[in-house]
Amino acid sequence: MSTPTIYDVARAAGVATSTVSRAFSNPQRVSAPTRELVERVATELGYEPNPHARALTSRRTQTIAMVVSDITNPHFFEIIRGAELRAKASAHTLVLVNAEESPRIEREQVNRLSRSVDGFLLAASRLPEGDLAELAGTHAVVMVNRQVAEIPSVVLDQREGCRQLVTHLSSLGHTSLAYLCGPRESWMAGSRWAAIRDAAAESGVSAVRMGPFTPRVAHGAAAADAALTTGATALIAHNDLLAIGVLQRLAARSVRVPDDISVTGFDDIFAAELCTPSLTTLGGTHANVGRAAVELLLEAAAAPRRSPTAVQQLVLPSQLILRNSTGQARGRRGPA
Amino acid sequence: MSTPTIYDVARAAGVATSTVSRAFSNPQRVSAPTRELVERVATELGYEPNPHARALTSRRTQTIAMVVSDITNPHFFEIIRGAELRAKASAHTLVLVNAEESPRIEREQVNRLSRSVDGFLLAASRLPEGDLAELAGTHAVVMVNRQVAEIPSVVLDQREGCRQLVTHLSSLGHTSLAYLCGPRESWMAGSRWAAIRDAAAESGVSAVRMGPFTPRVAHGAAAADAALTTGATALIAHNDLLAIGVLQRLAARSVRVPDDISVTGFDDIFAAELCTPSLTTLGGTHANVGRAAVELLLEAAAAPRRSPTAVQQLVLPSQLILRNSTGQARGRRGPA
DNA sequence: TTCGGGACGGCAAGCAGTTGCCAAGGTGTT
DNA sequence: AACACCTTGGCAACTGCTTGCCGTCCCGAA
Repeated sequence: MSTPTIYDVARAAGVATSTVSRAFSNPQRVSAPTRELVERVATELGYEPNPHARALTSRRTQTIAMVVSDITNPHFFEIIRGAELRAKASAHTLVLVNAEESPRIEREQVNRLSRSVDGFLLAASRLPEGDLAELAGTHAVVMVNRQVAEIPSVVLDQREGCRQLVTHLSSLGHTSLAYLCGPRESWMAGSRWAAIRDAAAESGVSAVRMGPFTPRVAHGAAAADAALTTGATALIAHNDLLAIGVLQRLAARSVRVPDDISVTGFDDIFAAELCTPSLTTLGGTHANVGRAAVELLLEAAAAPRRSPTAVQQLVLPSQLILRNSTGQARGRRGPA
Repeated sequence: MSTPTIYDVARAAGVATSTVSRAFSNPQRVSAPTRELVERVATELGYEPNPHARALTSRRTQTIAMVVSDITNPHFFEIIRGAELRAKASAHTLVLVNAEESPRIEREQVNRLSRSVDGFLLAASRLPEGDLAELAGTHAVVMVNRQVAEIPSVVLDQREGCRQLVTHLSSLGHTSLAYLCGPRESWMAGSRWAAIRDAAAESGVSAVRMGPFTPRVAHGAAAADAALTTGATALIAHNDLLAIGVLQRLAARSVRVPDDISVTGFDDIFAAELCTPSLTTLGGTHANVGRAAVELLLEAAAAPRRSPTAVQQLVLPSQLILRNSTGQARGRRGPA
């Protein structure tokens, strides 16, 4: 009556339950004719394996959790999309959890799910490295937008991207940059600043760091005000949300962009193209980041614990998207 | 050695496993002293119940699935956020799945998960009513952005919202509206058109429906071109994405918005405020929609099947957000 | 013809909980 | 004092599937 089990299938097909089980989860262990028989009977009966019963003994759940540091950030949205698609392609289920920018919540969520998923995708994790190492010891873990020794990861190339960004600004005549820094716990924030600093030194321009700022539109005002005090002619915001907030504040203060000051962001979110002026930003194919991260995770989950294969730290190309928020430095305008 | 089970806890506490089990999942069935003893021993041992074992017999998974018709639409993002938050508050896990605008994929995904979740949130479901009724017969289901008889749902008030929208346009002197319709399978598209048609009749303005169009930015061009042939002076796009595409196309064709033509959208996505001109749109607190939907689902899942409580069809208020994409009808400009 | 070995299928013991049923003990009533 | 009844904890069957181990059977080689 209710949903059929392997027992029903086994009886109907005249084989043992173990054969039915193997036909599904280990097909090459069963001869082709038997397998086909089982499959046919199963579809006739409308049999679907019970994922919980399966997980109970096999400890494989076909589920992966994606922990996002802040689900309100549209940037992650693209990554989630890519991850969901890839997970589905491998018949895996994606569980979405929000860490709300809090290491404590992040840890809680991970603990809560630790029994029910095959592995974790940690996007922009705010967890300290010690916690991550511990977690990676017991679970398959892939970091997204953060690199940690000994843990596989996928990031967009910040070093090269920031170099391009700084070079772009420098070639427009800017000699003084300000980086409006993201949260203290953000690995990206540190990584970007280091890359910007180095690239600035290389290009012979000065760079200062302001912040940290919460990377949301609402905090752009504070960031803009702080940046204006530095006298920098080009502002590199930690992400597009912050940059958009900066643009809004600058407009409110009648500072013209890019005439008086140039502004850039990171991520190339959908809105970056639409805001006024449209935002020069360092983008990349975020959906690919999500996809690649799932692939790494599936590999890690399949491999025997701590397999000899090197830990993969994927660095996907980023791309500088030039739009209208960057221009010639003040005083370098017109046919120089 | 490995993770402790109720057996370990039971032995350490000197009680039966059933007592441990009850202490966790049915606390009032156990006397306070015993419960405290069990809890203390459990925390000492670091015991965590295994969700799969629990699900296997109890058939409760503490997990809900959210099926989204098109995960690339930022509008859903807000709903997902609200849902995730609410689910977490009740210690439930949110599984995210994408139906890719395909009824077939939607059905597949639902089937795949039917054993592993307590219920489904179907956002803008493209499934025919028959399928939905069947699904609702076996699972807890809550519709989001769609109403179906006998199934609980949460929607934003389209009827009143569309009336406000049409009134707004009519009061600006527009007498001829075009609705750029969403996908054929979209309940919202039908519902909006009906509301617009009625409101237009009431206000004595004409309204035509064009489309269907895929509600993405890229399809705005086709929609805009089609709309221009109608001579309508106000365009109501099925959602903000389409509206933004329309704006872009109109700009490319040197049609001024709102001077020559007014454009509105639905959803009030983040980008609606930032595009040029900023978009008049019918919004609402989408996060609340997600939250309310989860609440309804938790109720439905907790209630004994087909309980006598009436099926709740929640209609949350929508709100008209006036921005710069709507203005006086052509020829009605200046001090009339 | 015999024998080693691989392929295949079956047995049964888990996996980690839940829950219906029962019995013991305590309380209140008559 | 006897009896009914409620509370509490334990027993054990069950959930649905996986998997280590074993026994056949069949094939080719000696």
